[in-house]
Amino acid sequence: MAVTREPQQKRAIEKKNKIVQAGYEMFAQKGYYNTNTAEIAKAAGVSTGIVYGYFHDKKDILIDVLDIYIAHAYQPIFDLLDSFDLSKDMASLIPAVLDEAVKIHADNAAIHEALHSLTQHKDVESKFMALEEEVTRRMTAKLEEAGVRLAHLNEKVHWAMVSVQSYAHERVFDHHAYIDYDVMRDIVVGLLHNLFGV
Amino acid sequence: MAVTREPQQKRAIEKKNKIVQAGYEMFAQKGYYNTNTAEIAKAAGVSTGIVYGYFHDKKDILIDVLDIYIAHAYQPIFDLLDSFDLSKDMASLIPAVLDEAVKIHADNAAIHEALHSLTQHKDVESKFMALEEEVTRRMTAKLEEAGVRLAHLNEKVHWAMVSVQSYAHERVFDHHAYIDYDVMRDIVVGLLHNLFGV
Amino acid sequence: MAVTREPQQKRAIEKKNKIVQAGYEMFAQKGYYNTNTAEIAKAAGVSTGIVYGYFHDKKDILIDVLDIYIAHAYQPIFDLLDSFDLSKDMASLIPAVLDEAVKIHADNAAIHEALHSLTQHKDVESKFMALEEEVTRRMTAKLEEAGVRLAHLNEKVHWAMVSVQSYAHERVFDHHAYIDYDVMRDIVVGLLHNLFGV
Amino acid sequence: MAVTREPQQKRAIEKKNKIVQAGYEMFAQKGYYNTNTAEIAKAAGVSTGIVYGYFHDKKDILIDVLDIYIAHAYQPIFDLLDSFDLSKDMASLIPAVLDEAVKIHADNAAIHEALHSLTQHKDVESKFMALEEEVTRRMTAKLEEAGVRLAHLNEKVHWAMVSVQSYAHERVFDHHAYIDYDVMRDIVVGLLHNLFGV
DNA sequence: CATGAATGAGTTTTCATTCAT
DNA sequence: AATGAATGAAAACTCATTCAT
Repeated sequence: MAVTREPQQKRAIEKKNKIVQAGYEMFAQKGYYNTNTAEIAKAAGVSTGIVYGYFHDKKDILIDVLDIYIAHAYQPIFDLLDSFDLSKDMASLIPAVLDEAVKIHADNAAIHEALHSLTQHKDVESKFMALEEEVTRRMTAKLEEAGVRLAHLNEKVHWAMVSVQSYAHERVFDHHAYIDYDVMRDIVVGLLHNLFGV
Repeated sequence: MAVTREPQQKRAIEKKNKIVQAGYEMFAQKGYYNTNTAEIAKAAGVSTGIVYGYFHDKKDILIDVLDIYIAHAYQPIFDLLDSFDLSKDMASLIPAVLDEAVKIHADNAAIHEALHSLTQHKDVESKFMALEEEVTRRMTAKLEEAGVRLAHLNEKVHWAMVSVQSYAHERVFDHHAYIDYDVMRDIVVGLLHNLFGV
Repeated sequence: MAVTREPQQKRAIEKKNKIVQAGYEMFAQKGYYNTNTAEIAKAAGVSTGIVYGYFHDKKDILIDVLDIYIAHAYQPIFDLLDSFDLSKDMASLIPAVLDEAVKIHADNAAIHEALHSLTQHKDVESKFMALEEEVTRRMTAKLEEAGVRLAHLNEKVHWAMVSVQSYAHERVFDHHAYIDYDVMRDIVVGLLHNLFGV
Repeated sequence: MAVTREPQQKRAIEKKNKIVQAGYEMFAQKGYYNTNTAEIAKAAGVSTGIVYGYFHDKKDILIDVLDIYIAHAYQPIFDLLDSFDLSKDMASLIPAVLDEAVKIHADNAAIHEALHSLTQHKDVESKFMALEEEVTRRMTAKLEEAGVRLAHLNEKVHWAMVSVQSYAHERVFDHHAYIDYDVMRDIVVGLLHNLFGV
């Protein structure tokens, strides 16, 4: 049975990263099922064999791609939350998060779709679930810290998060001719302000 | 090259329907890429060969499954809209739609995921886009017919639709321990009432 | 998951037989591990794919090859036992069996080696074990039927069987220059006659 | 091409021995074809690369394993023969050899099978052939030295050796419910005593 | 029209052997 | 000498699609 190397050396880590990066790009371009390991290897500039030195199987690459995606996609939101001074300017948090989410979504659109399409795989689904919980938890803590005392804060924050994701998704993917997306942005901001009584 | 017959005979139509139905069930269970044509044929009680008498290729089955899904999932919403007497009771429309959406989603959850995961295929994406436009268009017409005169009605209705979908999805799929989904429902209803000034 | 066809039609049975036969020949020639499924398919004049229509995996071919071998190799011994009239001429049974065993062994030498080398696989081992029991059982029954009443008949018969196998193997495989195999035959016959008091 | 060094240094010899020992154990456990060189290296506590500093290829390890096995398995028999005083007690030699063979077989059962399964390789086959000749030769010499004068002594001794091997194999590997192996031992001893007129 | 056996290119995965360090 | 990462050819197995009956 193949033993997956957990690379200690810098070179090896870099190579593993190259494979994950290549997987990231290929999955984003063509989806998980339309990408084969040979393509990933080629895109990473390595042999097919070594892929199995770093990853147990193809799904294992997916998991690492997912982790990278999560880091890419959610860290900026976490950073924004951490750095935001709610005491001064609570009202501008929501549009800031919204705009940041759109930016992130635009940068990660393809892979986002590719990964979300795999929630039938329990590994993938649970990562996304955990992530949503983390976002809600952090946001709730931030608000409570800022003195916000609202009934059902968890549910409100969670819904705000869902709204932000939905909005970003719509804005990046759908281009309905009859929609003015800047108007939609204002509508969403208005609703969320209403939600938090800002 | 196989010539796809557009079957005139009742028997043939029934057979085609059985295949689509089988595809529907298998895709819902295991996803498009993890279902093979032999399985579909077997589930439909037909030979593998005849599948290609009715469909050009595997993707072609998917398209028909998608159409069925759309009929299943959206017709009830359309019917609700058509039958609703807005002049009498505008406030109850939103919770009615919300609850109907959850019901539909619960019935079609697996296939919904399976199909949404395929929006990388242009065929699939454009069908979903068209559908959203249709919902927004009908809803907007309904509201205007009932005398609603709101700025940016299209955007508001579209966002309402997105919210309904998101809510249904959350309710059916995610089971975060820290969320009371009845509370979330009331929050969403409140926001949408606010949106339409009800 | 692939479903192994259990062929009903004559043509299919013939094809399955061709594959097993090809497996038989290839395993005999080059051993199990040095034969790949593509080679078997080619030798059988079929595609690689259809092999997996008839067999679950490569090991599954081996099992069928084993069954054929057993039929080839043991049926003549069983037939000999069944037809032999012990009441008339008990002494000649042993040399008859010995000579028959050598003939069979010569005909099946390569595959015999190839198969015996796989007794680490439980499937293979248990088939051989069962077969030995069958031989001992039949032989013992035959002797008792002929009025032989010896202490420890089972052990004696079993040992006789082992001796026959060993002798046949030596005769067919080993060609030690210092051994006169006809002399060795007489020695073995003598011992076995002694064993059964003939 | 790798140049196989014949290591002069003690350390190198020890390392080579460790590899062979690891090969011995792995082959015994899982067979030659189911053991890969990385496993052997790991079990030996060396790098995969250095294996090819000591051995030309994987088969080369097998040859050395075979030599070790032979030393383990046959030296005790040779020692027994050398030390046995035939003039005093000829009758007890046979059971002594038999019991020793069983003991050896029990200790080396797995590797014995693993190696015997490779007699398709000419290297392996010829080693086993040579070994059998050596055993027969030594035994015959011993007997002649003790004044035994029997017709066809070579064939008798060879057959005795075969019998001993078969008995040990049966006793160690096969566990037929209907066989009492102590009874079988007595039967074999009886036959061999008969063979040599003891 | 219908069957289901057959095809064969394509996919994942393994592993003996080499090579840069 | 030693390491262990890297190679890439080869193996097992899958499956959309075709075709003989």
